[in-house]
Amino acid sequence: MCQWCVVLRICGWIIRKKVFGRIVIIEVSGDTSIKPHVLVLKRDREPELFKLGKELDVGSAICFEGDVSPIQKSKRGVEYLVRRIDVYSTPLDPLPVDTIGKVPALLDTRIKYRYLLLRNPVEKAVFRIRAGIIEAARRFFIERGFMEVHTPKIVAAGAEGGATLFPVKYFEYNAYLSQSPQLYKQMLMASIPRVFEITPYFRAEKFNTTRHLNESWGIDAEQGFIRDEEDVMKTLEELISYIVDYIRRSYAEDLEVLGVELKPLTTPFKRLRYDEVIDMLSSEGIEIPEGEDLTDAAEKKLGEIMVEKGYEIYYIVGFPWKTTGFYYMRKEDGIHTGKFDLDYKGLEIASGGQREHRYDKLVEALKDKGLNPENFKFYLEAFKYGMPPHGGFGLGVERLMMKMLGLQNIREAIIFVRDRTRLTP
RNA sequence: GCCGCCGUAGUAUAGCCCGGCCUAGUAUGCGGGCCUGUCGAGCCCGUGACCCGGGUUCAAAUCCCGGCGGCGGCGCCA
Repeated sequence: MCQWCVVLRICGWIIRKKVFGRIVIIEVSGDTSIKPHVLVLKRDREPELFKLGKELDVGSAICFEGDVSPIQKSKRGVEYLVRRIDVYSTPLDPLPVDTIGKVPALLDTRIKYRYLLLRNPVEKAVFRIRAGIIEAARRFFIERGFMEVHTPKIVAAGAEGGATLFPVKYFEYNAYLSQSPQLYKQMLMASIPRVFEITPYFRAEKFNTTRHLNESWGIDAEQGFIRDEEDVMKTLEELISYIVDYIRRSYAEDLEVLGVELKPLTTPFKRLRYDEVIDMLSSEGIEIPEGEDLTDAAEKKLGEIMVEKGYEIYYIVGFPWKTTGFYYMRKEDGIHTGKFDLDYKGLEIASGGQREHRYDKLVEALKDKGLNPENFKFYLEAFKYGMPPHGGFGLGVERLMMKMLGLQNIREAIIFVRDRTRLTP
């Protein structure tokens, strides 16, 4: 054999096997490469391995040692001359799903067996890109002087309403799973001018739609000493175009196997005023009641109009106070706020804005929203000692993925799904 | 919380509307044979399913009722 070659040891799972009389061809997938490793075992050249390979089942977990073969006939991946195969585990039953993508599986089945389907490099591509998005976001923030923080996921009552929170028992206290790091990252504005967090959101809404999860992930940021929400919007649009660029550059092969043509995004993104949006929708026959938030149908319609005009991604700014959380800063007219949404192809993927940083105004805002300031004492306290003007945003990871990759269901964007009825796997 | 659609081998589906031609078809998988470097290999043989319970009927995969499960729409989603 090729005695000067470097012997490689490669591990993974057999995803396909073909036997032809004197030759066995085995495809192994395991590491992050898109193409499988192709093991060619010949009866006349390596009789022992040939015999072993013939009996190995698809799905087995193996490692092999060998060299890249001088003969490369396979159209699927790199061929190896194999010297040794270690078999660690063979399937007890044939695999319940097809891991090479020949036979389709329904969404429910796909979710149940995702951990197996991911042996297919094509299936893996979506989640490799997900990892790439997170990686890009981290790089972006670090380059810009944001510090990564971790805020509690078990929180006390009163983070607004409570009906949409999951209750948890916390010794003798009532606690909830965090819906958003919102209040905590704001509190940090008292000492760290730029923070970000990559975090799960837990939401107890009983929805069953293609764009909602009960456990989803967000990329959250907050920055202090801003002039107004425009500073935050600038950060967000730069983040998103950075992510898109990064994925286009570093995950081109994954995009290709998914058949996705990801267009670069140019900044700044288009800004639409809320009032302007209401008028646009009205002329399309969709009436939004005075001062109400946009419905999903309205967002979708707006998305169509905007895509037609050449804007895939755009901000909606100046939401009326009536539609927003208590913590958004009110404009001088007393009606509009510094809250914005970011919509990508008709889906809200992020929202944020300038927050109210003045203690008195914040207490007033809580009362205005019918909330008891007593319940927000720990939060309000942080506004007493030199809180700078600040703002931030939360960006939904799965929603961003849906629009970047053209996924039809948000459940395709997360490996293990938590939705209305799914608690396992 | 309200509404709609769906539930057939391991997987994906046909059949259901219009009950009997269903001993439930097809693809893929799995077992075997032929072929022997395939490229979603090919050909042949075998294997395996009507979600559960009740009802209507001479006869139910098919019609009706209930349950369970899935998918989606609305509400809701700071």
